[in-house]
Amino acid sequence: MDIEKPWGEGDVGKYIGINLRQFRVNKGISIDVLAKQIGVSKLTVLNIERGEANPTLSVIWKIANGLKIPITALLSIESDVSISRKKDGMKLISSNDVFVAEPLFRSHGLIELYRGYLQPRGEYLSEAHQLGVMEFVTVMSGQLTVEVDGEAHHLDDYDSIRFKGDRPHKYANPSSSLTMLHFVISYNNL
Amino acid sequence: MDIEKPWGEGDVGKYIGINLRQFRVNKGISIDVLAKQIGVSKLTVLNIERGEANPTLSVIWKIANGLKIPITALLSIESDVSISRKKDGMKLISSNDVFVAEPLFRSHGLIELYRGYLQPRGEYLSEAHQLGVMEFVTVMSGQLTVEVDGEAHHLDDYDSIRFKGDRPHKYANPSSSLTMLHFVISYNNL
DNA sequence: TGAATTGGTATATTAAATTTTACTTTTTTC
DNA sequence: GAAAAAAGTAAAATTTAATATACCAATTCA
Repeated sequence: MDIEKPWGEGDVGKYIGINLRQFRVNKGISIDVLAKQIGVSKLTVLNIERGEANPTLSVIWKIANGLKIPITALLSIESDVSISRKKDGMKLISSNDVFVAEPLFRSHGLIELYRGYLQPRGEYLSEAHQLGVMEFVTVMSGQLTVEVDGEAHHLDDYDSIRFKGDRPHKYANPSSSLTMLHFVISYNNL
Repeated sequence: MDIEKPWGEGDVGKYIGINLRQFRVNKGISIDVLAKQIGVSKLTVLNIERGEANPTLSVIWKIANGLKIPITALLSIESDVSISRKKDGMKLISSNDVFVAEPLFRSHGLIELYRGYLQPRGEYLSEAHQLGVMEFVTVMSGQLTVEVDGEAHHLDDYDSIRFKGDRPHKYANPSSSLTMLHFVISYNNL
């Protein structure tokens, strides 16, 4: 009795299954126990774990809630270890771009990391990002002024700021030396 | 004709509704158009937006897919702007802890940011975190050696590393000066 | 003002998720 | 190797998500 999979390549159903099983086995409890614990039928859990199901939001919530994990933790995939090194002797000094951001990691479209360089006295205006984006900026060295919602915030080295990225915001380097930044863009937030 | 809400306080259904409407209105398209575009009935979209629905995973996927947003972006909430400053003249030097991590931001349990200090010649062994955790470490200043899965990786300043946090890993500062680190812990990944 | 669009309501129908029960097979454990 | 627990199968019953259609009120717009 094959089941129609309404979704395309992504196969969310398959992943939620893999993830759920991983979490459950990790906790060392059986399907039956989990099912009773969270108040759904054993068969439902079984089918979900096998990727042969199309669970309702309420069921998904019950599972996430019962396992005490964020609901979103059931819906993704990811890989292993990777390193991103600062390209030594980069075109930093050569570049006449005021602002440069080089991508470090991209994690399944949910989170992105960048390394940023802002020239002395440089300014950069960022358009509003997609709705639901949260931005985390950390000053690795130098100084930074962030202007968002009409307010300016000054940061020294090792300071961090967080703000909703779905509005225009401006970065400025008020100092006379290069500012090195660290960006985290998170797409999960609303 | 009131509808039973199977979930508790969390009210995921309400949030997915708010979020969906936000995305849709933001795109400037009507319910009917969206519905046809993604291949679900108008009434379904309407009910979801009003929080009076219990959509199936396939429908949730269709919506996220149709709007070209990560499926998880439909299921959360978040707030505004906040800054975390390095406490000047901290107990860094005074502290005889080899490793100190101070929390910067916590974003709805999905992502956490830390600032870390690792003393010269210091070593710190981190237990395996919860399953599905991805860790991003950036060297803001100094040097760092990360050992994960039996392999050691050496990082200089401004280098970054990413690895699955669900296994034990060791941080070491091979240099004779303080190492300043930046941690991102992401819980969405698997 | 009048037509068209949009959000929302009402109802009946269809498709399918979830439950229940019982039974089989595999794996674990003593 | 027998007992017990866990995973998986089968089928029928129940519940409910999703669709389809028509209709209403408010808003937009030409």
